[in-house]
Amino acid sequence: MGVYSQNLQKRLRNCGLRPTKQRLALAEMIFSRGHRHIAAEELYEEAIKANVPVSLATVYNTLHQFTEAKLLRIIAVEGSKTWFDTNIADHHHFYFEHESKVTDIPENPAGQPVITNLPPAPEGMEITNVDLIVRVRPKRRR
Amino acid sequence: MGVYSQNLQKRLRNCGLRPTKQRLALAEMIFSRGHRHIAAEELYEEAIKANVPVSLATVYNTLHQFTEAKLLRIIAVEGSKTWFDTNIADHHHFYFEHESKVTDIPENPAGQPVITNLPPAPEGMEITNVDLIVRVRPKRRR
DNA sequence: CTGTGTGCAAACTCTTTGCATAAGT
DNA sequence: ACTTATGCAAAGAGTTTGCACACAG
Repeated sequence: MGVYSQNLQKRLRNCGLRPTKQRLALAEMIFSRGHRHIAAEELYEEAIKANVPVSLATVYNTLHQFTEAKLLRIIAVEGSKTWFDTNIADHHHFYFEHESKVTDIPENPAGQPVITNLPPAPEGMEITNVDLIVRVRPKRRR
Repeated sequence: MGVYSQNLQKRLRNCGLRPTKQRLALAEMIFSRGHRHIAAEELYEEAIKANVPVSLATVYNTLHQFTEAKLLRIIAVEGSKTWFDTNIADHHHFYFEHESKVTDIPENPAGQPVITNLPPAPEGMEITNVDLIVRVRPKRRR
């Protein structure tokens, strides 16, 4: 077990999560490959291929626990699947309507989108994060 | 049948949609009461209560057809239900995570949020619209 | 008439749940 | 030991589909 896994162990413990085999393995898959967009079914299949013994239910549990712990965030798109993002900093997405696909908005000459004049959170609430979705579709008329 | 319904008829025809009983009735419920956030199941029940003979499948069809026709837009939130918004102008939403509820961001002293530096649409794509979701949750720790 | 639209029920997809078993501390 | 996590299979919610019948133009 390398240094990397030891860090993951600490990271999970700090969140009050026991570093079980499954959670460690999933954490490694999720966090050791740069930023990703992940859906449960996907991650499950990836785990199976990598011979990580885990059930789909546990994958769901884990993704939600990581989200609670702010290791992940959910991306606001309305498709049937729930997408989790390993990049928890405020950043934004393109949503391709015709294929229900999400990508980060890439750096462009003018930089990233900027949101000003954000409203205060409603009474008694705190802002978790801010999602900007730019919905796009192919140009030609149907 | 009042002037209002006649306008609806025209509106549907302009979109290439035959003004059937069901579509007219649903259109009236959707568009004659100010801006709303609507989910299929909701609208269906409302219709039943109002003695509009319509099936759930038709409600789904209709909502999607109206969305295609840009009479409605889908709100980007990740809950299990799909929410349609009768306000198709760019405007923004609070998303209450703990209850999967969506509200418009109200006018505030500083005005509405402003987004600058929007990226160009990817090659061959056009921007359908821009959704800003401010995700909030109750303040106290769990 | 002719082409669309509608209704019903079944099918589908994604996600959650309940409970017995296993693993972590 | 004691608590928490996991796995399985079943249930659940929301949505879509296929096809016969009905309605609009």
